[in-house]
Amino acid sequence: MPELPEVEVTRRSLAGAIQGARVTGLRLGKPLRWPLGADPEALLGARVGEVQRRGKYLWLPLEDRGGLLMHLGMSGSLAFLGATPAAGPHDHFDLHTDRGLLRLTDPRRFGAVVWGAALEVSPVAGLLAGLGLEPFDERFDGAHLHARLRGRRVAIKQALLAGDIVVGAGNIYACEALFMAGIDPRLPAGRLSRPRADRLAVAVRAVLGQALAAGGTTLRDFRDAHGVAGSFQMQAQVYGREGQPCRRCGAAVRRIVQGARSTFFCPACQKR
DNA sequence: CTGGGCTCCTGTCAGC
DNA sequence: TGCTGACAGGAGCCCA
Repeated sequence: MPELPEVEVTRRSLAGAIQGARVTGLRLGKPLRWPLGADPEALLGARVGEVQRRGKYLWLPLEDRGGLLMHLGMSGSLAFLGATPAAGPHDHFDLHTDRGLLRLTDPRRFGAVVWGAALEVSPVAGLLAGLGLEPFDERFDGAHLHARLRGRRVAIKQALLAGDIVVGAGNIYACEALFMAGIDPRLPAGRLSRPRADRLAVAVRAVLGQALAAGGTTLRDFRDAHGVAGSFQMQAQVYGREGQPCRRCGAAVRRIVQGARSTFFCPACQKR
């Protein structure tokens, strides 16, 4: 579910509510992607700092006790709750604080909560190593994109998804950005011209910005930390619209498979 | 270094 | 109604 906009919407909705809270308890459900890597007892009493985001990861600093790196995987969401409802079958991590309960719900359990002494130290540093630029970083532009795509033979869609050039665009937004830029998702990445790289960089930013403004995309169950759903799915141009008319030209939107993921595009608007 | 395939896990939905 | 297979917002890891 969660691509950069959803993770950032989660961060924004959570940060103010939890900052300054003290950890009073911790409950682990079924195993997530990786073990926590810390003794829950050792985190009691720690004060929560300002929640940060890097790519699709969230970093919850625990002053003097390192912090927690969280990832929502494919089906995860975080809720900050005033009360303490009984844990459901998919609630696999609870961080109790004196201001409320931070709960990770994640049916597929591809998500993770990993303790680390600091962002710059293993294992957190290792997980963040190799991530591309943040899309809203001023260094991310057509020149950067073009340079990093040089020599790559994978399809441009897969190069965007890989996240080692620019982070944040997952399956929905990679499709949408390529549509906005008028680029065929099958184009070999290294063959993207410089002018088109400029357009793609702009499109990636624009799509992620629009999604952020819409509160993210709620296909099924995404909610921010206070339970609010996103609405970007209402303005998606191609994602999930196989067979329906392109909103720009009317041609039927196509669905293909790239790297075992669905890609949606308009065969008329998007060129090689 | 690059690319491709596999893997983790559960829920939902279409089709028979 | 029940079963089966495809598919779902991610990304680390291994091997060629």
